[in-house]
Amino acid sequence: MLQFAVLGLLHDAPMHGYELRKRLSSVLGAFRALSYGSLYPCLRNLHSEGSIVEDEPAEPRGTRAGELRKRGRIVYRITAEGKERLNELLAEAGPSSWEDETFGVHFAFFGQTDAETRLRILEGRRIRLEERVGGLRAGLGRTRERLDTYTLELQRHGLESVEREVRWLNELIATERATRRPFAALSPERPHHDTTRQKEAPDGEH
Amino acid sequence: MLQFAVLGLLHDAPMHGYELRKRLSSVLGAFRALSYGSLYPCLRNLHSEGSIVEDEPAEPRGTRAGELRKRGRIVYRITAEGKERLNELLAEAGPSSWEDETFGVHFAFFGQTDAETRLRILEGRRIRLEERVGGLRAGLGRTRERLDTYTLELQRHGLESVEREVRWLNELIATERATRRPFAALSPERPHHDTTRQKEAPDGEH
DNA sequence: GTTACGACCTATCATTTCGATACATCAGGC
DNA sequence: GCCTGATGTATCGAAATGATAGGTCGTAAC
Repeated sequence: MLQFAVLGLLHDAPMHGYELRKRLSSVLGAFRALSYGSLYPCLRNLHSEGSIVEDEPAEPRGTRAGELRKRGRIVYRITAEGKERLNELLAEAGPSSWEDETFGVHFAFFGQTDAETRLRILEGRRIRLEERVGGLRAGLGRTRERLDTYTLELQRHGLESVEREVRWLNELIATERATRRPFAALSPERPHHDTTRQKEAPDGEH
Repeated sequence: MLQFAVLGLLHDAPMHGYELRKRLSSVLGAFRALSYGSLYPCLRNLHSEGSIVEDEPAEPRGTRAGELRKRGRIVYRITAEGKERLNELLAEAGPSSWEDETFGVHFAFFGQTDAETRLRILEGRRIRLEERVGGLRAGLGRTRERLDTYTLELQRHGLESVEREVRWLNELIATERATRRPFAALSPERPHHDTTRQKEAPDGEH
């Protein structure tokens, strides 16, 4: 869901549409596109349902006197209702959360969720991908001789990509479990995968 | 383009919609979805523009006498116009050919193109991805400290995926160049592009 | 100074695509 | 006999896309 991403970004700082787009396509990288044709309608919806409001930043540096700007940047800020809505979206870790498009967004805002949800999503995603690996491997075995080189190479590469992502998920899950363990004096430093999680110490609000 | 994929598959053998979908999502694996909502309209378009025709397979085994089937499978076959159209699509290796969605389809049907086109598409794709790598790396360097662990990890993983695909492309390009070399007594027979299109083993089963 | 240019930023719209669903046939299990 | 799941064709509302238009601002060339 796109609302999710917008609320998640707006939770960190007020922003206008153009910047939202830049951040999002930077954060999600190759995962997701996000065109203006979906962003601005989404902002309109969120605004009309009260999850975000416009945010007039005093005198934004350069506005002469009472000079009213005709159509400048429109900075949005998240409201209390918006935070509530965001928490709903963060909490729901249904089967749709581990689909290709959705997972990236969920993951990008893992810092705002609790460890239970994180683990549930990571494991759901892993299962999803392992199913896919199974399907691909079966298909490869079945049709190996009947396909030309390029099709075969495409399938091989696709399979390898998915397997790699499974391995990535496994590392993440291991880390997640390790940092959740209450006992274990095993963590003065682990060579493995850093995990300097300052970020989650205070929480307090979010 | 979806027409491309349909024509490409139909060029190998006549098929009905359901099978087209299965093949395509098997061939393109995780790359592309292809829902019925786009497949059937596409078949209709191709049919009405004369690129494909229905293919009545005699008495398809199980039809009692004159028993007219209400709505069975509809097998399509590519026509001469369709092959022409397919060749146009195969030849055009414009900047759109190395976009994420399109590249997979093009690659899957590399066997039906010439070596020049293959190389042009592969190299275009590589350039495209290298640009992306540059952008991601720049973004990572710029924001390394300001991001939380998960966002960082997401970007890192995304970058690694793209870099891996660039390496894959490099191998393919190298192979392609090596097999294209005109000297080199390594080609008593050309493995290249066959064209014995007998539509081997006339279906038999679906 | 003023003009031009490129960046920043909001916005819309026709076309395409998805996801879900309806409906129908058929094979096999129990 | 009945039920379930695979096979198949087809459509529809709801979304997203890609292209594009248009407005503002800083700045550098002339």
